Amino acid sequence: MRIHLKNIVLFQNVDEETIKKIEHFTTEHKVSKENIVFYEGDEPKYLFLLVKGVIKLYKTSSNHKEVVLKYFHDNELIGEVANFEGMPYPATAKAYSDVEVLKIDFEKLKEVIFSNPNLAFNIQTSLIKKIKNLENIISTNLVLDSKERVAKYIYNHADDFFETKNIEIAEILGVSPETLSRILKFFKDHDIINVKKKFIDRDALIQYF
Amino acid sequence: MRIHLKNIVLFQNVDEETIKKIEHFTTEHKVSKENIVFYEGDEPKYLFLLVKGVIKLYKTSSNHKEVVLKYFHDNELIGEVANFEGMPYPATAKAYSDVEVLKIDFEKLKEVIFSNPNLAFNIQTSLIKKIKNLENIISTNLVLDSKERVAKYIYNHADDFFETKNIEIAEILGVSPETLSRILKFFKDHDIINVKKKFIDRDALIQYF
DNA sequence: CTATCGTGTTGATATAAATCAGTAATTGTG
DNA sequence: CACAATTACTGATTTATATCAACACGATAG
Repeated sequence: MRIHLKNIVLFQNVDEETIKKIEHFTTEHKVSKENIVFYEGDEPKYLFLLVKGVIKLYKTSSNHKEVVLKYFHDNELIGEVANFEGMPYPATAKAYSDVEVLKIDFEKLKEVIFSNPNLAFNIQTSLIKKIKNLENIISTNLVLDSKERVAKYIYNHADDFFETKNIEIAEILGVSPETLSRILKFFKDHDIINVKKKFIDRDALIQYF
Repeated sequence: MRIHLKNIVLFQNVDEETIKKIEHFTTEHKVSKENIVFYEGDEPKYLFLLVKGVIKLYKTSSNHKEVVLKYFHDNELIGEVANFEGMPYPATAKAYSDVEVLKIDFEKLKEVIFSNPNLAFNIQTSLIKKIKNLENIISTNLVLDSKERVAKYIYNHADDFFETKNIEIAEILGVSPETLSRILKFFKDHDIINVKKKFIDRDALIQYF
């Protein structure tokens, strides 16, 4: 294997021997952009660990509307609920960029987890992080309206906001590109952002959410 | 203490000695209906375990609109993210009925967790359950429209649907009572539900979500 | 027994955001 | 460079749902 598990956050502080064991039932995969990692409804067998790239997790509703649940980034664990609960994946995962993932045989990993407190601790930390993330999605999407969500997004992504395409931001925020464009016009008109000067008035933005 | 921890799901398979230790920093509280368990923004110090009753967790948005994030029921753990992450509670918890809770000193519990694999496992299970729940909220609220949400609710609560007040259902589903009333009218008109006969055509309902 | 309160219903109106449609600007490519 | 493709902008329309308002019904209290 090209990737060493010991360099991965999830396996920090886990002893060499345990890591070697895990490496035996872990495989490395590259998935190129736009390809599917797993489908909604698939039976889980592997836990996925995203090493590099971005994976988009989404559901397709009855009326064929795609709703993005989450974008995964480096070092995130994907599919642990389905695996722990033995239920089919509740959503589809697609490579949003060229991606490197580790596929870990879940049944085998499970045995190792309970004999290794450090690994159990790391998994726990990862779960907590995920809960925090989900709670954040819920409060962002249910409590804030579009303008507030945009304000919050710009505030939190001031560093790469001007480098991200509006259609991507719109998708992440779950608003239409037209609506985003109108909201951005509002912030431009109020001198809160300035695209030419790459200026963001964060103090002013914070008022909007 | 009136309640014995060993009878609580979270402490199943945990040895007597550990339980005794935990009981030393656990206190029992009754909170009557409509009283606050903790406020959004409070610094967490205790982990709450809901023994009996229903707790409503909600956020108040800038425009004073109350958004219900979740109703907690028996045996659910409340506030573990805030505690693990050392961040203020992100929402307010209010007793939705008369309630019995255990307050567990988190810092002390933390020490015990890592020396006790069974407890760590139980906590992990509880976290997974919570993730599943949150993912369900997200897919229900972001993917489904009002009629679909109502259909899903009736389908999943066929046993107590006719005994629950519409204003409560409306709050749980995050729709206005008027909208719920109109949707129910639709299902009545289509002979999918019949209030008098307490009849629910679950097969027909499933088509709507 | 009537008055009041909580709940549910129904119609009219308001509102946020999506969708549709056309055009402009920017980026990529032969 | 010139043309195509993608992305962004803007106005008009539609849609889902909330809000407002009025009223009906049943249960409980005085």
